[in-house]
Amino acid sequence: MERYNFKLVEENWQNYWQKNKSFKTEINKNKKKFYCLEMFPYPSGKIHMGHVRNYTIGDVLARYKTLQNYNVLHPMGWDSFGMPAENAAKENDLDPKDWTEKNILIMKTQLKKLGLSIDWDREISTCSPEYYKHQQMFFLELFDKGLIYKKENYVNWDPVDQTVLANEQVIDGRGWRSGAIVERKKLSQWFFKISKFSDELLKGLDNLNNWPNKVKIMQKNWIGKSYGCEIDFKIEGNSSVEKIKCFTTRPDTLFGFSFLALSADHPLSKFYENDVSFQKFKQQCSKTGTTEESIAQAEKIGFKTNMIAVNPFDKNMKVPVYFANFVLMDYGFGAVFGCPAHDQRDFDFAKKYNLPIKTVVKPNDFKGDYNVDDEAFVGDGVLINSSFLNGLKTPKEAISKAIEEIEQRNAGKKKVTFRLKDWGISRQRYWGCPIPIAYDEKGNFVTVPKEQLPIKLPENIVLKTKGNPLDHQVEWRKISINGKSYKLETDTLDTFVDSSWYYLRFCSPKNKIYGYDFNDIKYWMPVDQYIGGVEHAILHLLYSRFFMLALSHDNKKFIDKEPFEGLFTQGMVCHETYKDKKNNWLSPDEVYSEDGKNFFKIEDQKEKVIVGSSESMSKSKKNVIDPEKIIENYGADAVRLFILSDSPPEKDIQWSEQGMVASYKFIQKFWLLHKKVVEKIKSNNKGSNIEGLNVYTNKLIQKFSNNLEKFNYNVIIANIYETYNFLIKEIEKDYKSDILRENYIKILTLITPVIPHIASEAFKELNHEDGLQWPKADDRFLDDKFVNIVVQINGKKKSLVKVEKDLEDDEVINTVKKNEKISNFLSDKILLRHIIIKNRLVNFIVK
RNA sequence: GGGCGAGUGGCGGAAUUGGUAGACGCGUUGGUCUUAGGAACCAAUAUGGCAACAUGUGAAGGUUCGAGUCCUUUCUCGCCUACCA
Repeated sequence: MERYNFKLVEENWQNYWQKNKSFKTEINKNKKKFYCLEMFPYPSGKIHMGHVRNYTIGDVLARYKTLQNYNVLHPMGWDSFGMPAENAAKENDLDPKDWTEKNILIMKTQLKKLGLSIDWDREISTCSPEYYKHQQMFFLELFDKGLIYKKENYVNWDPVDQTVLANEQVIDGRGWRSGAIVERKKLSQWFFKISKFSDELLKGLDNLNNWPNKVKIMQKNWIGKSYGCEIDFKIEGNSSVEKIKCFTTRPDTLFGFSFLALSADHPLSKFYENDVSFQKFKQQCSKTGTTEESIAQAEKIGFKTNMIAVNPFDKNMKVPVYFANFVLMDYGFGAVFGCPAHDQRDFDFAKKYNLPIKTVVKPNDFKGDYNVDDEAFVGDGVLINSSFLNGLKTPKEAISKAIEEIEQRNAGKKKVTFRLKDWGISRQRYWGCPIPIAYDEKGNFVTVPKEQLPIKLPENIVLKTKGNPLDHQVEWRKISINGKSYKLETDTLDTFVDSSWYYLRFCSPKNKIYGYDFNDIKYWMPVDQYIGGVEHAILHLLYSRFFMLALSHDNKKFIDKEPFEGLFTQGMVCHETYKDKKNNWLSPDEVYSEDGKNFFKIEDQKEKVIVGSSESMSKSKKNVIDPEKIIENYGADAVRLFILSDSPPEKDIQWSEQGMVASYKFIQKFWLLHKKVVEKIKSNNKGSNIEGLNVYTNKLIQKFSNNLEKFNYNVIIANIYETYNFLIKEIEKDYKSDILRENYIKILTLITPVIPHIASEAFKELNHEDGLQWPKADDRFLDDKFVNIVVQINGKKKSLVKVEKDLEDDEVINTVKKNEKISNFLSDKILLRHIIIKNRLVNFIVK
C-alpha cells in the first residue's frame, strides 16, 4: 500500500504557497477585514514548542477566517533588539546585527516548515533602521505632545546586565532576564508619561469584551486606582517643617491616629542624614525586600524623629513621627498616618514600638464593647470613639463625612491615587533604538530634527566595555544640528517600545514617510484577534494600549484607541524533567524507558534516572523538544494536529511522544481513507442517496464552526477523529458519487485550517482547488426525523425510547409507557405526574 | 496577606450551559494476521456484581421533577500579585 509521503507533499505545498504568494494581502474594501496577529518572536536562534503552539493556533484562525471570505491580514516579524544579541555577540566576538540576522533566517525557514499562512511580504524587523527610524519620529511626536520627560530618580539597576529595569521587569527583587538582585541607583532617565492615561487605560478595559477576564483584572490591579484623600498634618518640633502630606483611603479612622510614618527616601530625610542611627536604619531598610518570604515576614522597623504630628480633628491629639521601612516613597506622598487598630501593618508597628492602639470601628454584628486585640480589624463596621463620626457606617457614610470635615478644616482634600507609574524607557545598552536627543557642551538637550533621522547605530564596535558601549563611541556621538555641534544621547530605548506599535507597522510595512499610513490603519486596525503568552498580560499589552492613546492624543484622525479587540492567551508547553544521580539535568534525548515509568540513562543503561515534575520547557532544565526534529520526523500536519489536540489551548499542554505518534498515524490513516473515498467517487456510482452522510456532514459543520469560534481547538481535533471513525465505516455504503463528493469536499474544507498540506493535496486529487468556501450547515439535514427520548423515573434515567420528532406530548407518553422496561417499572407504582421536555425527556414521578 | 481559576476513569480531557456523565486521544486487556513486532486491524475498558441492578464528577448540606453544571459551607491544588496606606 502506498504510504503518504508527508515530506514531499508538505514541501510541494509550501513552495507553491510561496511562489504564488498565496497569503499576500491588500486592502479590499469589498471584503470584511480580519487582522489576526500572534506575538512576534525574539530571534533567539531556533523556534521552540511555544512558538509552534502560538503560531499554529493563530494559523488555524487565519485560515478559517480566509475560508469564511474575510480579507485576512496575518503578518510576521521579529522583535529583534535586545540583550541576548548583545550578550551573544560579546561572548563570541560577533556583531549583534549579524547574529540577529542569521537567527532570523534560520527561524524563518523553520516557521515556513510549519505551513503557516503568513504574508511574508510584510515581514518587519525592529532592529532595522527602516523600522526604528519611525520609532524615533514617534519619540519626537510624543515629546512635542509633552508625553516624554527626563528626570533624575531612583532606578532598578541590574548589576549583571548593567542596565536599568522597569518596575515590571523586576521579579521578586531580581532582574527578569539576568536573575541578579536588583540594586537601587540614582540616574537621569527618560520617561513616557503613561500615568497621564491611568484613567483612560482603566476605563478602556471595560470595552475589551474579547479579552480574558484574568488579564483585565491583572491590568486593573496594576493601574491600581484608589479613592481617598490627602491630609496635611501640622508638624511641631522641627522649625523648618510646617506640615506633612499623607494619602489615605481610610480618613474615617483618623481618631485612631497613633503615629505618622515616612518613607526612608522621603525628602524630609535630609534633616537626619548625618545622624548615625538614621544611617543605620536606612541601611537595614535596603537589606530587606529581595525574596518573597522576606517581604511577607519582614519585620516592621522605624526610626523615631523629634517631630510631632497634630491630628486635624483634634488639636490635642499629638503623635510621634517615624521613618518606617514599610512606607514606599513612590506611592502616594511617601507618608502615611498610622491607625494600628484598623491596619495590620500599623498594628505590627505599634506593637513593636509600644504605641497606643485605639479602636474606632466596631464590626457590624458585634454586640457590647469592642476592642481590637491581637490583630487589626479591617472589615466594615460602625464608628466608635470618634466624636462626630460616631455611629456612622464605614466605608460609605463615615469616609465621606470624614473627607467633608477635612476639607472644611482646610486640612486636605478628596484625592484619587494610581499605582501606575511613568514608564522609564532609558536603557544603558548598545543593541536598541537610539534616542533622538543631543546635548550641547553645557549638557542641555535638544531633539534631533526629523530630517536627520534615523540615527543609526554604529556597526562593528567594541562591545566589551564597562557600562554602555555607546558611551565610548566618541565619533558616532558627534552630530551637527543647525550648524552647531552636539553630542548624541547614548541611552537606547527599552525594547518594549519596539513592540508597542509593531502591529501598526504591519498595516503599512513599506511606508517611508511615517510609521503607518492612515488609510491602512483605518482599514486594518484594530487587531481582531491577538494571540500570545499570558506573561505579557501587563507589560507589553499595557504599553501597546498606552502607545495608541499617546499617538491618538490631540489627533482627531484616530478612530480606534484600543489596539487589540480580541486577546487570547495560550498555555505553555510542558515536559517531564529528568536528572541523573549527580543531580544534573538530562534532556529527553538522553533517557529511555521501556514501561513509561522507569527511566534509564542511554549512556549508562544501569543508571536510573530521577523523573521530576512536568514543567514548562526551558533550556535550563533541558526538558525541551526541538520542533525542527519533530517536523522532520512526523511532518508539519501531524505536529499541528498534536499541539492542538491534548489540552484546551488556554491551558498548559504536556508534550507526549506517544500523542505525537498517534497524530502521525492519523495522518497516514487519513490518507488511506482519502484514497478509498476518491476511488468511490471515481466509480461514478449512480446508487442510492443515503441520508446518513448528509446528516453527519451538516451536523459536523455546525459543531465544528461553533468550536472554532470558541477556541475549543482540542475538541475540533476530537471532531476530526470522530469524522474519520464515521467515514471509514460509512464509505462502505452504496453512496451516489456526487453526494459523496459534495459531502467529502465540505469535510475536507473543515479540516483544512488544521492540517492544510494533506487537505490541499486531497483537494488537488479531486480537482477542486480554487474557490474554497467555508460550508454552511443545511437546515434540511439538521432536523432529525426521530429523536431519542430519555425516560426517567423520579429523575433517574431508566431507558431510551426512539420516537418521531415533534410528536404530541400525549403520544410520546403513550409510546414511552408501552416500552417494556418502563411498563415494568410503573406496574406496581402510583404515577403522580410526569414532566415532559419536547424531543428530549420524559420524567415520571411515582410513589 | 490579597486576587483569579480549577478539582470528572489508570492519564490528557469531553458534556448542546439545568436534561443520556465519561466524546476523542493515550494507556491497558483480549483477539486476528504475521518468522517477528514497538506495524495494521477487530473488540473490551468508571466502580461493584454472573446478572438484573446499584453507586458514581474533591467533601458536606441545599434549591429542583431532575445538578458535573445553580446556592451555602469546607478541603486541596495551580497561577498571578505583594508592606499600594
